[in-house]
Amino acid sequence: MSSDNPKRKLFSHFAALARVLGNEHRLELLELLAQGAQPVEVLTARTGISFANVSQHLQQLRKAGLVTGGRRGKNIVYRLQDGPVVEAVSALRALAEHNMAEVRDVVARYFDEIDSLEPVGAGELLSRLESDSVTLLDVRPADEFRSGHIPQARNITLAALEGRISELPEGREIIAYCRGPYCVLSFQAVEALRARGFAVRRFKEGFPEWKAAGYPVETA
Amino acid sequence: MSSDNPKRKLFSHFAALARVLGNEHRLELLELLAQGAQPVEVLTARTGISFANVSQHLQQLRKAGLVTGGRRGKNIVYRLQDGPVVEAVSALRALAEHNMAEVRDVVARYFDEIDSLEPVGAGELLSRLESDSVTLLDVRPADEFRSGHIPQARNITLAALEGRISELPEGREIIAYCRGPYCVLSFQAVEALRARGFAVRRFKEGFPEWKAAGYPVETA
DNA sequence: AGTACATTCAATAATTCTCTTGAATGATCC
DNA sequence: GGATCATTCAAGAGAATTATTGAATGTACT
Repeated sequence: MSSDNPKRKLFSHFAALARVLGNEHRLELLELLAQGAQPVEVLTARTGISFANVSQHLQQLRKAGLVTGGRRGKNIVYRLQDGPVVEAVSALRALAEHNMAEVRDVVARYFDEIDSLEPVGAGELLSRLESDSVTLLDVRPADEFRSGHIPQARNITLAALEGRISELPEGREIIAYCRGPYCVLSFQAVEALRARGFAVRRFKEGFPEWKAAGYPVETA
Repeated sequence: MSSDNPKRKLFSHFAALARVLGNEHRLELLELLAQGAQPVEVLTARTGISFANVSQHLQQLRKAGLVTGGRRGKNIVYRLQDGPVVEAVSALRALAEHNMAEVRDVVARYFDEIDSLEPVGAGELLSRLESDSVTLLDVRPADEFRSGHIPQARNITLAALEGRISELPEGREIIAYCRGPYCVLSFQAVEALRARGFAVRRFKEGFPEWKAAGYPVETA
């Protein structure tokens, strides 16, 4: 009834946007791009999705205005478009965690089991950094670290962690972070470091959420 | 790579949830349910979608944990499940408005044209209500008003507005609101009242957003 | 108990989405 | 200028999604 033509049109656009978010590969691509711009090649390698398929997904993301692609040398580099992309995905995640029984199950069974300690929120992390009372560990790949990270963070890839463990000061709490709240890297880092007797907690979110919330970011 | 089994599983759930949001009819049903619980019958009438189809969409929403359905007398009444449903849809809308060119077009062409005045935000509305310096008009159907509205609001349906226009005090600003930011009812009310010389503005959002933000709500 | 009513279920056709394959484009490098 | 490389395009098979129809369920009313 009431033949709301323009509202209907808007809702259909909103739905189309939700469908763009409604694919696990595209969500993963968005997560990667939220760490920093990347050429298609790297996205292919890092996700394990086939080349042409990544390209097609990127195209859908671009058509929806979520990413932009530009040529840099031989590669076409995609980056997140300005706008509340991270926020929208976070809202989706929050809804899923709250309302979907299966999601609560996976989180409880898998993640809470590895790390039962309460993770550190952004506000607390910031004040701990300001008082210099904590060592912050970024376990993402080096290029993602380079294109943006939380100030004072040290970048030690998970693969390199075993070998460089002596670089970490003892007797000081370590906080580890990663791409997002369920990035497995930081969970594994926490597990590995705890086994060596370090006091480690995870940052509750990841770099993109930190940045989207307006906290300071360092590039180098 | 990195075979993130549990993260992949979560992402696939997030994507599934996004797909549930990725249908205009379901978005519309959610908007209606955000006004208050309704039996399938009313949802059918109010959306114009066929009966069986509404039922199937509701089932998908229920399976995703976004709504619950319970029998009340002869009817089965659906209501929004607890959780950040309104917030997620709002985030989706914000993203669409910011990043999708087509959405910006529709908004500019259609909505901004009818009402070029800056709408009133929630904070301002609250303080205007507290100082009793404004008449608040709820143009939704009576049953939606009854199951929850902004305090001090008067309910005059759009259809009844012409006939009851004398009830509105003159020389006092009117603020109209509705189901959500793009609910056409409030735009039409604004248009009709302005034609009669009233000073009218719209509330920027709708009742569900007001409620979800934690502002006071009246039921009667 | 039986009828009426609101809703769901089941089956189907039409449409859309996804991935794969192989060819096409377009920039770089020698 | 030709070879090479990264990416996109185009086509097609397979799967999922959607709306419609008509039957099935289960509660309420008399």
